[in-house]
Amino acid sequence: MATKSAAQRRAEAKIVYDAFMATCPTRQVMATVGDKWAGLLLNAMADGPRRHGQLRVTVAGISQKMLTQTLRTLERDGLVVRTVEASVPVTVTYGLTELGATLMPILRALKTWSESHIGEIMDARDSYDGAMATAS
Amino acid sequence: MATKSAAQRRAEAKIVYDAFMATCPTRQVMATVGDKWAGLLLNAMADGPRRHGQLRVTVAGISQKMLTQTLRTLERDGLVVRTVEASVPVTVTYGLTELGATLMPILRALKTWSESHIGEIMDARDSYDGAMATAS
DNA sequence: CAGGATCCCATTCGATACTG
DNA sequence: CAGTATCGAATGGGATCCTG
Repeated sequence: MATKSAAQRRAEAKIVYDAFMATCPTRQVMATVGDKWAGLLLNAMADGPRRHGQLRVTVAGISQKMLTQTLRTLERDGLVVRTVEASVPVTVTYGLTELGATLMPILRALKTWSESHIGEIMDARDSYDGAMATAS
Repeated sequence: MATKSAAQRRAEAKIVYDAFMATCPTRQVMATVGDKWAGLLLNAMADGPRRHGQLRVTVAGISQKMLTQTLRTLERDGLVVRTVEASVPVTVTYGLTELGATLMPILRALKTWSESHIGEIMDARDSYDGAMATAS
């Protein structure tokens, strides 16, 4: 019995957490929007639909895999639409949906906040790191 | 030479990405705020300072390690203050800084958006998943 | 009670190669 | 050009034990 309690504890904790996740809209959205690349991609599409290749260039550093994967997630959540034009070769564009567009003001607000407070954050980091070094 | 290009490519890509990260305030902030637990913790402290133990209970599912680790990150970024009261046993409280407080309206906006649009997202997911299943 | 240190598993992400 | 599949490295995060 004692040998099982560890695994069980873990399983139960996960259930509690999952239940919380399921009932917490904010965490759901954060999980998508706070993703490493999602924000960048949404921002890159803010001014209109973009093509796969364009996004790859615009969002410097993203791998092809993560580009596709992130776009799929955003599409699944209804924030982005994928449009296929039957040409040769086939052309695919990604753009914001109505829902995605309503999210942009918040992202922009976050961006604005970030730009106006990044200095304070950097200072805080420096003094924090400095205090650590001095504490010896 | 050819054998080195792979590693070099990677190194260069990372440099480009790091340079971008260093110059993109939004990503810096997102990296902190979009963290798995940071948002929950900030929210838990919104109504006033809380103690370590309290936070651990309030934010269901967080491990002791991640609690401490996340608090350290938030403290380093100057969003949270750690206050030690010299009592026996020692009492430690965490609260928002002025800077942290200015971020809350945005988090609240995100929370509000999430709560009012989570239904659409869920619907989008269902229809997306449904389309996948039907596509066979 | 607060939290540092360690071990270890699960997930993430990138590089590469291949299909339509 | 757009996208899929696979493998390996890196990271995140949890359980446990231990200290002030």
